[in-house]
Amino acid sequence: MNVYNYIKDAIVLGKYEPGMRLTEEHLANELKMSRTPIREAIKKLQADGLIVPLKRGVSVRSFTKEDIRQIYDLRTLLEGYAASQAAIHRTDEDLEKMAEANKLYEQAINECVQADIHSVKKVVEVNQQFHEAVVMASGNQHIHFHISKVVVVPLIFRSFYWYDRGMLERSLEVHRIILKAIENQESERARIAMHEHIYEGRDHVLTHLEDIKNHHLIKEDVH
Amino acid sequence: MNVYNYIKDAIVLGKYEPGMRLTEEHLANELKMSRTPIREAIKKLQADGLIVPLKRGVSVRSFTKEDIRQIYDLRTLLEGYAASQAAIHRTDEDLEKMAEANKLYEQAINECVQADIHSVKKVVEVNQQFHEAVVMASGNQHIHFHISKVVVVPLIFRSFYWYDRGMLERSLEVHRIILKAIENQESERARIAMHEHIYEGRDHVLTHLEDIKNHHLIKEDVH
DNA sequence: TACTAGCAATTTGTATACAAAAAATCAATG
DNA sequence: CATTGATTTTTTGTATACAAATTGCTAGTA
Repeated sequence: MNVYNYIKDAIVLGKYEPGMRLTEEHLANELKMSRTPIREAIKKLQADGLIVPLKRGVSVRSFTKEDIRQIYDLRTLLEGYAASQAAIHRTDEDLEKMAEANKLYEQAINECVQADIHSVKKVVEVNQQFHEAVVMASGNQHIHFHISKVVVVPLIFRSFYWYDRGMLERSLEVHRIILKAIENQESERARIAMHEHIYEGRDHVLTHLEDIKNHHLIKEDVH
Repeated sequence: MNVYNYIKDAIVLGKYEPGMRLTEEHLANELKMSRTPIREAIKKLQADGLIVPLKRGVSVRSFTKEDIRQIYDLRTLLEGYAASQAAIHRTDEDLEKMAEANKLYEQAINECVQADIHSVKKVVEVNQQFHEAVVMASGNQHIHFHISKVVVVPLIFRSFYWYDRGMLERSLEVHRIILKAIENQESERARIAMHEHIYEGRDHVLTHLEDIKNHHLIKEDVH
């Protein structure tokens, strides 16, 4: 599981840019292991749809604008449904977990300094924690399985480099609305709120696509 | 890909019952290969959620009634959405493919003799072809990726052993309704029709769960 | 008989070697 | 100079060997 997570994190953190060719031996040298465990991780990453086989080696998959739209449509559908089901099935324990995650989220936002990549990462992490708590509260294990695969893709774009204070506060407010709806068992309201919330995420990624591309170029210059 | 499909088919066809312990070496002997390609296939099957790791070896995952419900909820959501999107984005070529698949479906139903397992398999296969055509017409590649993982699970229950003529004809009729809605670009109607259609599939599996269990017992006696 | 220590057997994890396939290089010829 | 064919190199696919871990078994002791 270690190799898999290492490569996955490396992809999300932009160590391997899309299009870059990765061979098993290259990765084996980098991780100082033999090819066998590397192969396993690569096959799993392929099953996730994160990397694609090349004629020779593999490459981080490059997603188009249309991919982003489709993936967010899917995520909207799945997480919206999860929220509506959470409103029906949530236990007191579920509510506590969501509230706790959201409290941490508020904290992280207040401590978030845009320049400090660590504090931004913290925000991303705790945000995910809230979303995960909602999905778990839905009681549908299988939906969780699929959402977890959908969620990682947008991270590749690292749109969190362009978070601003107003946006984060608004996001926190929406979390509160979702939480309230789930607490009050207003299933349809929870669904719609989650829906909107995720579409905002999509807009953020799409509006910053150019910035993201430039950022990658700058990073390449530095190395 | 061959090893993966072999084991997957074996699971779907009930060669390995849930709970049965499978070791890499056992499978390697069965397929007359070394463990290396077997390992790969096993890891992929695990990623699909079809088999679960044991302390020693792996086992075909055993799904509970609740799992079936959850999986069908998920499939309903995804395929319903796919149908609604198909109604919006469908091209003439898409329509042709769906109509063609449905024609084959009608043929297969008419040729279907309950006792002949081959003709029943044909019905299952062509039915899948229609559903796949709808998903493709939605234009969302990513949703296709996830549906393909969801679709295989119910096959493990082999509820098609209990298909009857009335049910198949009704199913064909619903396909026609879905197709018509997509053709007329009635997005919401397509979604609802697909929704209902899949829920009927769920009912069929759930009402025959006991028969299925007995069938397995009989098969074990025979061997 | 019941319990435990230690040994044997099973099974997975990792490394490595070699075969096969695919691509790149290079040379020869028109 | 271009094109083609052969050779070399790179890279993956598969087999196998061995290490590590885990289970089960057996024998010995109380």
